[in-house]
Amino acid sequence: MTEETPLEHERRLKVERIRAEGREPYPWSFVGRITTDQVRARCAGLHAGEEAGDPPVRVAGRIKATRLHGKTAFADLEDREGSVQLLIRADTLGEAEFQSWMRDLDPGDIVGAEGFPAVSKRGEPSVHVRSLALLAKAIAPPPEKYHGLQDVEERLRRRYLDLMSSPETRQLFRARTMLIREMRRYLDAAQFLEVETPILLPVASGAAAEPFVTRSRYLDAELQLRISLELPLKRLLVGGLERVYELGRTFRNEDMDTSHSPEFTELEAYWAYADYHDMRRLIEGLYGHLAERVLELLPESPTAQRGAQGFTPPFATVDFVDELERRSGINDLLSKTPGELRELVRTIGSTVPDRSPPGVFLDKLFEHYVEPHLERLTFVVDHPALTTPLAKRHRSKPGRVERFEMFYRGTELGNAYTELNDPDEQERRFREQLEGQGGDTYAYDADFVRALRHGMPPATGIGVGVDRIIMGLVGAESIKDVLLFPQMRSR
RNA sequence: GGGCCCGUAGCUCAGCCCGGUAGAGCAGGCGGCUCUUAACCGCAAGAUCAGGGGUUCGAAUCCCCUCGGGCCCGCCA
Repeated sequence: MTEETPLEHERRLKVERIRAEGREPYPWSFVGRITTDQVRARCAGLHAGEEAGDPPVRVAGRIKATRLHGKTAFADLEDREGSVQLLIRADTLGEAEFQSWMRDLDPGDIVGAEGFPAVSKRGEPSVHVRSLALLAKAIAPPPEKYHGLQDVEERLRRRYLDLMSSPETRQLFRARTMLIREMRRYLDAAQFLEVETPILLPVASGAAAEPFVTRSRYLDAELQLRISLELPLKRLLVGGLERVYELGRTFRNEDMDTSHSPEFTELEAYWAYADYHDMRRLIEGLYGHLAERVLELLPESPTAQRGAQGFTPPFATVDFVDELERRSGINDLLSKTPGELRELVRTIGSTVPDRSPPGVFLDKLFEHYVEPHLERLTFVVDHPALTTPLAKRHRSKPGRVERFEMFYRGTELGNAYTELNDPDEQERRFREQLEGQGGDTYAYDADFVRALRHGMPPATGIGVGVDRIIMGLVGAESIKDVLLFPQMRSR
């Protein structure tokens, strides 16, 4: 129990007073309300000082500010659609009730009001209140009415305060939801089936990452939280579902920074009888679509304008090996031995466990020489086979796989390939991963190999970091800015 | 893990450099005002200065440690 501040004490006294007057400070409902934008619409035809007649309107929301002016008072009431002014007069409400309300009403209180649409003498759309109802008394005060909540830490830890004081924050999270809904609609329209696969697994696989570990009492066994959606979804292709996607939370037990959250939302889609060229067309269509939507959702945000531009096709394309060789000045990368690659990684000051799978060295070099330069949205294509154990070998470039990764402003947004469906090849690649012992590897999934033996149609698949897509579209600088309740150290 | 920056009243900030015992605005209290909109005017109140230790006659201020946050780097896809 936290200690009561003097301010909270005053407000508790008000609650007691309200109860003593026989009123309920936390009633059950307020029926028949319309939203503040509808009230404003009702005020549209009125001149300053004019008031509409019957029927009265009912509005409900949070009190943002009060301006007491003797026997007239004004209060700004905010709901999900905006705000409207309440015009409260002693002669309309009754002297005693007016005095009682003026004594007990505070910013932050949730109230319902009934009255007539009116425009004040100064031209402000208002509700001329004939009765007021307290719907929830606020004991603790809202953030400062003009500056809002500025402290970054408080905004993240106590998102409710950020939301109640910042229309921009509310708009941003509304936009996030609408954009994710748009992703679903786009894939649904393309005949993809949304599915749900397990979050708790005996062994998390499908990516190289440290999993969170938990325990099942019933099974008396350790379980891991998924680190990717890939392998269950491909099993569904084996089962004949042909076009599937999942949009859900994925977990990686690693550090947090401006582009990594330990739990993040991932979208993965798998498409039978199509290859990575088809997937690229699909994803470009989706991005173009999202770019249009974000402009409608956040028309006043300059960062969203920039985001929309960034996500509008056409996009740049670079070949993984060509670009790495060009940027680094290193030739014949694919003919280097693992030892030589390790030395090259050392020269750039990156410390990777010596016995990592050799693909890790190539990734490191790419991260160092190329990624920081990928400002505009860029497709990086045809990676070395060593880096990618779940993709199919390239049909014409030896030593490569059919893969593309997307980068925007220096961070990876997503990753797609023509899927490997040869069960024996898959088994071999898993084993190669196991030979590298330092660092993370793709966990061997024997049942997945067994599934492939039953025949998976040729297919393409993609995984994208949804939070990062949202960041890019709205122009957020940190992943925490697009997560309602980001992970924080407890204090 | 390393570097830099930040933490003062419920909220927004000043004071820190150059040590002298904390100052304002909002919100809240009391009083005034029948058209205000960051309403206004007057009065009074509100602070273990993130926590701990040190230096000093004296620490919000200087030094060290710890906690929390931000940014950069490293690590990690």
